[in-house]
Amino acid sequence: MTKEKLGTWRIDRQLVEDISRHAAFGRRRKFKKNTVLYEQGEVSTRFYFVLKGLVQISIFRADGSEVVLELMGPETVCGEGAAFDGLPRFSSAAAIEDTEAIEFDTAKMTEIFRARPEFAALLLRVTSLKQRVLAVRLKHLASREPQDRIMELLTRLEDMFAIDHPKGRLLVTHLTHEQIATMTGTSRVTVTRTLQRLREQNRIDIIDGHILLKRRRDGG
Amino acid sequence: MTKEKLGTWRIDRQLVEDISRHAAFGRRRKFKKNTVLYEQGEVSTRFYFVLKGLVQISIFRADGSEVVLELMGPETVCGEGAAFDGLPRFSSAAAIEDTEAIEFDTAKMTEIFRARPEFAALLLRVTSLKQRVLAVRLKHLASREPQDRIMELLTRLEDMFAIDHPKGRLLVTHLTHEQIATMTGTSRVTVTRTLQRLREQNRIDIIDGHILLKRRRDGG
DNA sequence: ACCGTCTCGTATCGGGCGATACAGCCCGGC
DNA sequence: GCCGGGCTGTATCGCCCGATACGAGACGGT
Repeated sequence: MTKEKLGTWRIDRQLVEDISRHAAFGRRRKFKKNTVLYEQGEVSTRFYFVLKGLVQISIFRADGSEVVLELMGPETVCGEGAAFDGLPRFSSAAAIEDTEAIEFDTAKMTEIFRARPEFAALLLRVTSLKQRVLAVRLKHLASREPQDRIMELLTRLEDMFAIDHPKGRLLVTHLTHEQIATMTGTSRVTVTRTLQRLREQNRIDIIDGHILLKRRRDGG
Repeated sequence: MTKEKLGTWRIDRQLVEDISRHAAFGRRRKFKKNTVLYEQGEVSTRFYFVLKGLVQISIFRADGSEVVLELMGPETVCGEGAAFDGLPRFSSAAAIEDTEAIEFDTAKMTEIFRARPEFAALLLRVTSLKQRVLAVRLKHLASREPQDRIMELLTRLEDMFAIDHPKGRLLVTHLTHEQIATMTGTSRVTVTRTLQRLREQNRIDIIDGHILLKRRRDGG
């Protein structure tokens, strides 16, 4: 099984092609591992279309603790939220692998939209998809049950990164219990406990360190 | 003190004017109290700019429980998330007061954007603001502490709806403990307990049923 | 005045999560 | 082989939240 690191986000192929077609409106940039694309609190009109590498999006809470929102792999857009509303960044983005991205600037967007109105519609689709994922995450984080919180992450990863397997769907992405904990707002120990419980309930299985979501009998 | 019901969302005056200026691209509609604007799961390309009344946005979980996302009062936009990405609605919207709104349809948006590119930039600002609020809520819901969850709601309401008061900022919006509970993913009893605790900590006060956020000494 | 409804305050109890600690395991380095 | 670090599996304990129940107070209808 590959040790390649993967993100927690993917958009459909058509959308990727459509965005790539407008790459000329931005400029290509490289970010070395452990450098910052943007930082929570700063004001900026730039956003990014990741081509290679891996970018961790996180929010730091007042007490300094970190909530990891996403790991953005190739062919994903990030930073557009704060770039368009003009307010300080609500999240930070750091390259956790050597990364290449196209950097867009919203400053001249109205002009671009006049020439290429379909680019505006495209960006609206991207922000709407993000809004959707945030809303769905919120739905599950509203629950205090660790099982809800963790299963939401797993099913989302299933939608984006799972491959078929005789017994269900195998998550290609590998996350440590620690990472799952910071993404679901629980403790590392609880993640371990909850995954154990899910195994006992026969809902998941662990194969070579990867999580297998078992086929449910109730359709789907 | 007025008993008028208010929402949990507001956008700045300039943005409201800019949207109003494009009202001709939509059509005016009325919704009686307790009717539905749209429902979770349906596919639709319509979104709304509320003029009068109050619309409750909620997500229903698999077990039937309801998470209230927002109460959208006049001069707010709702439904644009699912209207632009074309996927089934992730939330439901119901008028909880007699409501008037302008209904837009995304189907012909690319054409409109060609003629009025600034309208596209406007909508991107609106969706980005929503993304921001969702992300901030997520940051706080990631915590399991009821106090974090509830204070996030209160400070957000402060930003949008508070009036100055000698001792701090008074929230004009009145929410029952039950409503706060469904918006923060806690129980009604815990909301009561937590608000009590916040009073003991001298961070809030209750004046005629309205919450007063006391001025903090640590600046700000 | 009487009642029903809604809301808020508060009590009891059980359960499960977080904090903490420690052991076993894998793997890479030398 | 030996060591060390990162990850996972468990154990113990304290605490606090959710479920549940009940009472007090406000308000409106008749």
